[in-house]
Amino acid sequence: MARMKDPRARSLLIEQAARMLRDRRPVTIRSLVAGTGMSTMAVYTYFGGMDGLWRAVRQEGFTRLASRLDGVSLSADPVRDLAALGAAYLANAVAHPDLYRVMFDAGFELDDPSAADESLYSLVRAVDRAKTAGRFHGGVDPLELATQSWVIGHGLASLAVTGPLPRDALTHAVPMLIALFTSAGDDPAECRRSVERGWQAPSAQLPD
Amino acid sequence: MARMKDPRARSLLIEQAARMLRDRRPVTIRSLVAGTGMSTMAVYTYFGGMDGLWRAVRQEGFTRLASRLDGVSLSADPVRDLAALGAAYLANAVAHPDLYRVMFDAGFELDDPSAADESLYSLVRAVDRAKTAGRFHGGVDPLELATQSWVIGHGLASLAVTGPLPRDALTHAVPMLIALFTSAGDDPAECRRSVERGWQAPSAQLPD
DNA sequence: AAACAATACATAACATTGCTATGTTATGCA
DNA sequence: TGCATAACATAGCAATGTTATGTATTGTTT
Repeated sequence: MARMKDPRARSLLIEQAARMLRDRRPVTIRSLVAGTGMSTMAVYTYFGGMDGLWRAVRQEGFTRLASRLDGVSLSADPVRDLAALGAAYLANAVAHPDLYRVMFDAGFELDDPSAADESLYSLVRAVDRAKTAGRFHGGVDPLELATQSWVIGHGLASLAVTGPLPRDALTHAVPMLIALFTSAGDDPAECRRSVERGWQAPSAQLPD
Repeated sequence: MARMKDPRARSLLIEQAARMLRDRRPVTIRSLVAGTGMSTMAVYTYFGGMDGLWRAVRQEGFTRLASRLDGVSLSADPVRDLAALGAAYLANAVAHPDLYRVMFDAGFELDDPSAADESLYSLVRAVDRAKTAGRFHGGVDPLELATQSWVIGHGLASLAVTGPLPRDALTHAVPMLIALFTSAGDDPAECRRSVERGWQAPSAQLPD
């Protein structure tokens, strides 16, 4: 059949693009392949063009997010876990701000949505555990509350990491999540303790 | 001295750019000036280049947002007004989705930040009125709570208007604002009534 | 093993991009 | 009336993404 496309070269180009994003260098086809020894055609054989490259970079962003969330060790306190997941979400945005911007800028179709889905569903599962633990009332829809947590996380990431707000505005996450989870039925004082513990979870502060 | 720059031409170019954004046509210097009879140099005399044009478009976006918020008629119920401002914020994003994207994509420096400032401070004032009306407790920092409302609004706009969530996810605004304002001290039942009334304020649903 | 076919990859060219250099026209002030 | 200065037009440049064409390499087939 065909000579195999080297998957090494593929991810090498993606990492190169991520590195150039991080260093604020303009990502052009020619500058992208410059250090790699490949020719500009590599971008077309592996990604079909520049759009495909950005799709792959976006995919990489969601993959890193998913693995970051996967690194959050769950506890017996599901509300703490929810806050820890939120902290990990924001830590990922801080660690890869330009990648985060690409993830949500102009087009989000993914070749493999499972990474993005898995990220959301780790929140959904935590909400569900909070329900069965009696922390949230039965009327709470896990997907809805997870989505609302995501809205808070993304709003903060967008405004305070890639946007006009200063970075320490990220601490707004704590009172906002407390408000959200309290309105879902959690006891205010217990909720505050849980969220603050989750916010300081070590998995959220790793450099990458 | 100098021949006056025609301010008509300036805003004509901005409106043309906004129109091309709306129609999803790529905004290039040549296509921008195509219908106007001007030459490409007009963009350089009026805006100094493409960056300046995008800055002006962003400014236009904030101006439209400010006038939209200004159209919200205030009432005796400051919590209703906060929700109405939030609804107007989202209605503006729905009315001008591509403009909204430009407002927060890659760079936010504004020639005149007063439009953006005024938008935030209309929220701050409403929070302050809610405090003096006894709806929020005294410990609430108006700027902080206003910022948190903005985070919710922007998170929703970014995900449900220019992002992957369906547009009807905007209704998450209601429970999220209720949660936020309740945690600021408002009575839950009264808060729900106020937010739902504000959410249906007519000023939020005007086409422009 | 040899010939072949198909695909990866290199080279070069193309249209279009933002931008600049240069020339031309119009305007306000002396 | 002249003149300096700004507005505008024209043309061209380097760089961009993309495509066309040629070459080399690999897996398959007889």
